[in-house]
Amino acid sequence: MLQKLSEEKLIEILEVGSREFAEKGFDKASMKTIASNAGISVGVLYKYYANKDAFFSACLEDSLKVLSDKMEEFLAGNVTPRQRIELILCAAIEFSKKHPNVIRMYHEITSGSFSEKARELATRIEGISAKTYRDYMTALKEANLLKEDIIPEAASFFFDNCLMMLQFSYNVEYFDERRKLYLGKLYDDDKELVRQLMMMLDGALLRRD
Amino acid sequence: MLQKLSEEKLIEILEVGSREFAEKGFDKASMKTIASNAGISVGVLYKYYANKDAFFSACLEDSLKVLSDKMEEFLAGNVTPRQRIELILCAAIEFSKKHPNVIRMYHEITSGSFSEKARELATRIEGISAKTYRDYMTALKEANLLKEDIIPEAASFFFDNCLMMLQFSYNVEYFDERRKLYLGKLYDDDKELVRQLMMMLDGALLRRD
Amino acid sequence: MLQKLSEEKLIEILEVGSREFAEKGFDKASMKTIASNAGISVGVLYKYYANKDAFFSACLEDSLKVLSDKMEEFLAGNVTPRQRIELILCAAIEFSKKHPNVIRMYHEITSGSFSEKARELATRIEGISAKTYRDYMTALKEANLLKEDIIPEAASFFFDNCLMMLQFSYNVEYFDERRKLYLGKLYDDDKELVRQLMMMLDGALLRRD
Amino acid sequence: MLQKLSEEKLIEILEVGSREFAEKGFDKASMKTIASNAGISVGVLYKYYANKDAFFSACLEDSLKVLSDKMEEFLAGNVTPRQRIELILCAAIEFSKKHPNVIRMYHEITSGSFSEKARELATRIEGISAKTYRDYMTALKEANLLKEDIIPEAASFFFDNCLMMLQFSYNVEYFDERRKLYLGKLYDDDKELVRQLMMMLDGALLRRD
DNA sequence: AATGAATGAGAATTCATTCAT
DNA sequence: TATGAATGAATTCTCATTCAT
Repeated sequence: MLQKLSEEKLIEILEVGSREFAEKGFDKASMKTIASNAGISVGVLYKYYANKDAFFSACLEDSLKVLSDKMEEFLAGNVTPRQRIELILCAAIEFSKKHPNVIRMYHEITSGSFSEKARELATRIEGISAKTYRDYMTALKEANLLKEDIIPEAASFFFDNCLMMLQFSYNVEYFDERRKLYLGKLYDDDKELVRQLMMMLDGALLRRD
Repeated sequence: MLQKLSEEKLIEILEVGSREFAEKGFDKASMKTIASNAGISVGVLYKYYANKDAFFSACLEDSLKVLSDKMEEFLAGNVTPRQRIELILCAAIEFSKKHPNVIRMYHEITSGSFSEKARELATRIEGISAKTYRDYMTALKEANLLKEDIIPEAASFFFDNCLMMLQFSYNVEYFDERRKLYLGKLYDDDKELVRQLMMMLDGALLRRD
Repeated sequence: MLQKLSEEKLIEILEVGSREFAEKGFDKASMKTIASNAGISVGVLYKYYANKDAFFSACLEDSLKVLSDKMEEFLAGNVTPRQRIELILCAAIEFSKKHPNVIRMYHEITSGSFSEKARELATRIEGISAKTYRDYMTALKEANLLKEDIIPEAASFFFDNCLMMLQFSYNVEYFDERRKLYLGKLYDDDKELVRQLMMMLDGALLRRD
Repeated sequence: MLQKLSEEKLIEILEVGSREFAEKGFDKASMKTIASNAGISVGVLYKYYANKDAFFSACLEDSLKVLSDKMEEFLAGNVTPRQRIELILCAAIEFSKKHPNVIRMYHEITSGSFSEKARELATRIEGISAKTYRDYMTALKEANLLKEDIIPEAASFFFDNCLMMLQFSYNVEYFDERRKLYLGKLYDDDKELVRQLMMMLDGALLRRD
């Protein structure tokens, strides 16, 4: 494996790439611009990554790693389910604001037709979070905390959908406009939005006390 | 003016275009391929539509029209809120299966930076459904059927997010794989999925009787 | 020969064509625009003229005819050579202002690579004026009015060059700007310009009294 | 920055471009053909020049530079006005034969509607020669060598017109044929033509001794 | 090993010309 | 016969990828 480029440089390249892909989308992103913004030559880019697809996959992997790292945190610690939902909602919004490009990269792969590599990566990460949520919901079920009749699979699907839309709503331009449209004055009031979502998710998922 | 292309041909062209855009995204879609798949020459495409952007907008408008026509049906008739949620969920799934490209076209505009025209179109439709849902939720609120403390804006945002993810889940390749991943055996059981979602949405939105 | 189109219509078509070619040049002129401006369909245009080249030739012929008709007038009447030069100069300027497109059409063929037909036409007309001028100069020579040592061929070449540049200067955008650049305040004073040119041509061509 | 294309190659590209533009005119000239004739790929052409307009401007600039360089020579040295006219006539013919495309390029911009850049370039050069000639004529005037009553502006306009037509006559296909038509046997006798033009310009411009 | 100039396939778009109605 | 919609070759320009230096 080549190792002339320092670890930091490699990270920078991926960051620059992620930013470009997140901002312009795969097709409109330019390899030349990426190289130039990262302070390297296109030649180097192609030394490390076989082609644009492969480079995109690398950027995606980088982004998804940040996302899945966060995931583990989500379910750590010993708190009540109600508290957990609130924590996750807050964390999702916070993460959105801190790593806009990660969410945008994620959104980017949901459209377009990507390479096998990108598909696999995304599926792998998706698999992790799916399992994490399902395990959590299963645990809730076993603790008799999940609503009667709700099966863990449906609950985790539902919950992740809500989170995902929330994150798109904070990062992807189109969804952000949509958020403004729906929420009106609530658009700027994250606290109240979380409170509202909390109540709804609580009512949706948890057994009435 | 002579209209050589029959009404059906014009519709076919929009359908072929929508399919191409839905499958490959705006950038990867090729005007030449679209023309060839529609059995016409590129010249005709450019006779009817000034450029790729304008053609995309036309395809989008066509798709969104189908979508907004459906929207009105959603809220027609006099049924209980619980029945209404179920009706909408079923209709959303049914629509998804019948008009996959419509949903994909909608998804397509959430990524990328589109022309003013496309943006306007989408915003217009979004505005209609936002208002429709908010009005409905406001009506529920006034009838004291909405959950205590939930405000109509948040409720409609939440509800529409759930519907949108549901529709993406049935049409956009990536979300479809994700659905399989989460739901497992429930993937093929629409009936049960609706029942589960129903229960969750009911718990999320409606006042306990 | 087809004869559905009235004589006037045919003339109108050629005029519209000449205007279009004169304004935009051969390549940028559009057959569709010409047809539409003439109030006919492209089909008719192609019924009467095999292709764009042939239609251009027809327009050119039409223009050149106007030019050569004028030519004959130039040399009619019985006046002194000095008066004749002045008459021609004035006529050239007057003609320029009245038939800008004729001059522009003429200029148009001097550039570009035109069809055999167009070439022939132009050469034929050119031949007529060349002969006319040479004959006139020969007559002057024989009357011992032409400057000593000047041969009629050179004199007519010189004289026609001057006239041509004068006409371009009044019609072709580029040469018009150039005229302004050179002449400054004389740009708007045709009378004085003629007087000046007169003196120079007189000195150039005619024997000192 | 690495300059892969050698200085000679760059010059060759401009020459090939000038030839193509000179022969076919701006519209009919093809960037692909130019690239291929210059032995490079289209990509290179677009690497060095933003678009066809810009490339045309570069070719034009190159040509005009040669032209304006020559201009300075025209008026250098201390000779009598009569000798100067003769020198300039000879130089103009010589230049025409040596740099046919330069004159053709110049002629090309007199037709068509060119980019701002091309227009500026041409106007700049035109301005230089206009000033040069006017200054010279003004000097003649002050030295009481210019014909009585002739103003320098008209004289320089007249003189430059004659030179321009002379140069077109040697280079632009159409004008060349015309020259043959007018001059007949004098077509091949540059020496005699110069002598004839000399006499006429002398008579037109200079005070009788 | 790094560079970035060069390549050239491919995309959007135009428009002279044809031909079904 | 007239129409103008349809055709499709040709043009400009882009950009991922290659490879000589």
